[in-house]
Amino acid sequence: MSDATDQQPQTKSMDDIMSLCKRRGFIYQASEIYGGVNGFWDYGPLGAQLKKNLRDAWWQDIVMNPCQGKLGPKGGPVSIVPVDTCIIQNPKVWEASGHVGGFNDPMVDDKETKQRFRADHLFGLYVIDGSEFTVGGAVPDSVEWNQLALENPAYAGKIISTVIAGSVAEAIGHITQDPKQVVLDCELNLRVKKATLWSGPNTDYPETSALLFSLSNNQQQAVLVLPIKIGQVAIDDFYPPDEVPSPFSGRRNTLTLPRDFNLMFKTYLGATATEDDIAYLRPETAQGIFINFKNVVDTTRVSVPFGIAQTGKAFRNEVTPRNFTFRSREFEQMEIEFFCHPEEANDWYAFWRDWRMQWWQEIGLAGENLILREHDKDELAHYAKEGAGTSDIEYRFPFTAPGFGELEGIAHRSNYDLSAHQNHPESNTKLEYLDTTRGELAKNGQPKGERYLPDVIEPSAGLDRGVLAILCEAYTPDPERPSKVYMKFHPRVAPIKAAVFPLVNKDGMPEKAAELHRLLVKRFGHLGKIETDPKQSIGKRYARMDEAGCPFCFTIDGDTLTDGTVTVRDRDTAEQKRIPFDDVVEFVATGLGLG
RNA sequence: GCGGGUGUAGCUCAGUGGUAGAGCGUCACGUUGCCAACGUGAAUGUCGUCGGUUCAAAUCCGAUCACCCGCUCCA
Repeated sequence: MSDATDQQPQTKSMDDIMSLCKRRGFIYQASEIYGGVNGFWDYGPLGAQLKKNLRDAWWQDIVMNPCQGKLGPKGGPVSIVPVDTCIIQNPKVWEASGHVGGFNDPMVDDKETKQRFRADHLFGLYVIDGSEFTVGGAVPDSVEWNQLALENPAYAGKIISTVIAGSVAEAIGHITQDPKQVVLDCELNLRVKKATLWSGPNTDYPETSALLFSLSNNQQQAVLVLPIKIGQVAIDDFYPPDEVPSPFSGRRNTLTLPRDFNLMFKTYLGATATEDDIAYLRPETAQGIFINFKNVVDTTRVSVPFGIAQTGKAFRNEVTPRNFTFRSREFEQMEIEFFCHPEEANDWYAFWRDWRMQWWQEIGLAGENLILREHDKDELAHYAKEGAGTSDIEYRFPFTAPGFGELEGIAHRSNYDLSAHQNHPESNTKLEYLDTTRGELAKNGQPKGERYLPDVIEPSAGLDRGVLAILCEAYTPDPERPSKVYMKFHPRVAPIKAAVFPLVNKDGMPEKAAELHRLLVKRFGHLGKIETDPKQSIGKRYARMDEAGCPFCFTIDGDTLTDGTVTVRDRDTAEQKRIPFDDVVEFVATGLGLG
């Protein structure tokens, strides 16, 4: 989530939206009659159709008619093929992808300050020995070797302070910008006054980079210069617990041992359920694409650049499921892995970023609540390539306002995943692509071909988050109308496409309504529900359709039987006009954008 | 995981120890010519769950579950 750049308030109430979702059958709490289960939600009849319509729209515009015919950066058509891969895969897939090692993030709590952080984000400052430090480079004359390390051997090699950062480089950056956050020994109150990165012999290996600290010791008023090595705190260093000082207070004995938060869902293959049978529910659909890259290349007539697309469920044991369906433990993704030559990757990245933004706008998130945000450099994931970056398409949900929450991430993954699978000792499969359009020309004038691992641009969207954003965007309070609210769905995703009502349930009107209903179902039934309802007052039926977000209601009345016209009532304006009965099908087709 | 809040009919909520309630919605019948109309009637609850105190618990106490808000987290 990111901060708002403009402060337009989001006035819709999430409680009201959730209430309508329950009342009208969009979303129910999962396992509700048993008290629910944290982080899981079920879709009711309208919600299931809405979700299907959004998934179908994506499939249509990605797989069936990629980018609605928009040409790629080099002017050629965009090529995409689909796959549908398993939720359970060989556990080695998740070793290679880094999820088994990296996704199960051990967490540490500071019992005193109640702060929590990832254990692998904790970086320790170690006092090092001068002889080690001088290898390959001269130490400036001004350096007075620190008595702390040399006179107190107990400190040498130990962690004397900690900071939280994503990498050594980031930790050094934090410290040099704000040296005061470093407390070298809380009992002696040795605060750092100035910190500079010493251009030591090993700057190519940041984990052995050293910092020069100027200390301000209140008692002695002396300035010491202290060489410090910075490196990730190993899990073993947390035991005994007094080894590692808190990054917040500098005090020891306040941190818990790293605890496994187990973000992967574990299960067992087969009935014996031993440790050897452990498997995982996928935390992302992407790996199913990568491990089938060679299959797709070998068995279909695709050529780079091309994409593989897939929708499907994924599972993450989120630490804190929160915000309705926004962060669920079971969720559905819509992912593209687009493979291209490394030289073209930046162009494709920009192409997908811009087109995906346009797509969400076209589907109904057109307003200021949708933004495209480039990640800052220090946010980039481990696979994100330097210089190419990652973008989020973000929506201002009522619960994130004035900030935004991610709907889709467009990431430049370089060849991280293909390379990981190719290099895993047990895959032993060459995943390099032979591009016969590249390479030197042979004598016959044909290119000799070039072998390479394609770079990957990954537009990865959350289907459930998309549904939630559409629900929030569509929710429109209107005190003027009986329902007090209506759902302003884009007709393309609206779960109910049209409704047919006899004004009263007699005098031939229900028969005529049934006829029109049959016509509309025949023509549009594959796109969504066509509602009909002969009972209750017409106003009540309109109001119900407002809450369901049905864009068009057609009412059969006495005049229909004599002059062959019906009333069409527009959801957004509540205005009514008469059109010929025979024009209704075309009217709906136009309204749904089918021209 | 921490702190705060909430949990009673489909929805919104009242109910401070003594028979489980209201409005709206839903359903049925009648009426009804265009925005939750009108009349009559009906159904709907283990008061989130479990335990304790009490002659008696929706109400007091404890635990637990779920949701909301703020932290934290979200390769």
